[in-house]
Amino acid sequence: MILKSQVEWALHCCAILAGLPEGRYLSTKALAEFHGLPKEYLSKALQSLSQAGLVHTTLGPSGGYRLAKAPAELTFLDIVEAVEGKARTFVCTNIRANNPCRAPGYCESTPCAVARIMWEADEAWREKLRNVRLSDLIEILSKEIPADLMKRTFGWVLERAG
Amino acid sequence: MILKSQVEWALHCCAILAGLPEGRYLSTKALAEFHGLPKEYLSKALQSLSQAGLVHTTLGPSGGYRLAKAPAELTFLDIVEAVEGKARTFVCTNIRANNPCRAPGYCESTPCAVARIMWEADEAWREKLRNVRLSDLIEILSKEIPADLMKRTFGWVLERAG
DNA sequence: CAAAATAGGGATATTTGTTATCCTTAATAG
DNA sequence: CTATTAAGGATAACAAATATCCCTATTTTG
Repeated sequence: MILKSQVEWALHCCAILAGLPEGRYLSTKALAEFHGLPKEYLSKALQSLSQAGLVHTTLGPSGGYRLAKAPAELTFLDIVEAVEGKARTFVCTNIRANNPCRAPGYCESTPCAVARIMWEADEAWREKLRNVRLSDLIEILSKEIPADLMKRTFGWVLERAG
Repeated sequence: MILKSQVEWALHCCAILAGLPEGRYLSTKALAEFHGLPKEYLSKALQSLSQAGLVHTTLGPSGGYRLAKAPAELTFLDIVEAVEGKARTFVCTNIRANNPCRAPGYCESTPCAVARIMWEADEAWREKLRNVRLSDLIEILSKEIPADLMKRTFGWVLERAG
């Protein structure tokens, strides 16, 4: 059970977009080049972010992506779910219904207890991601990344931002 | 990102094995028939439980599986990890290293901040599963399942237990 | 001792999901 | 008008999950 690589890509792209000045856009091409990713396929991840309303886009030269909300209003869960989907990791196929001893018309009222427990763990995972904002990541990165690398990166992005 | 169906199967099989009297064994054939599952493939899940030391096996007619520990000593995490593996859901491919602005020999000391956050969510999921014991599930089921169905099921299993 | 049933495990399909590429269309800036 | 962009459909390559088959060693039972 492994998350799509697009989840990693989307998170890093959002971190870059968070550093973009108001009103500027960054293209798929620039984001792909920066991260060393296949442009066409990265585009699918960015489309997912767009469909989820997390980023705003414009067409044409100087077009691309910018965040649709402030980094403090964007959670990790928003980004992860936009790309990976909102489905639970545990799928209950209700195999208890195959019990040969159950009465013919027996119909279970509550979801399977096994599923309920597994879904609680899923929810704990989501809750953790819901409580991390993109702004939290930016704050961590600004402390960890050397100032000169930060500055050069910022310059690299601005050169390509439309 | 969906867990293997074998995880569901293993959890339900352990619940059945938990009701087995001391020293008795239940075969793959019986477990597969009870749950309506493909015998050969279910066998792979049970082999995983065996390799993880969660169940004990014997060969020959009247052979099969029993729990290797008391239900109170078996957690959901034990069972899930035995079948699904212990790998994290988020795989960090360190795409930050592709940043064209970074110094040639620049080597990051700490794991990527994005990965650290995602791994914390993974750990929250594990922690939740670690805190649910198989005995907790049995307790819930004993309350939810009608007494007559429980009795018939118990009889069905005992008829086939070696 | 012989026969039947079992777990274990290797080999191999089959199916599904992920990853990736290509191409067309509509919009937009210069 | 031209170049560039996002969006999205079609399709291919690849990997993982699901499933089946078959052989072996072991053990109970008759």
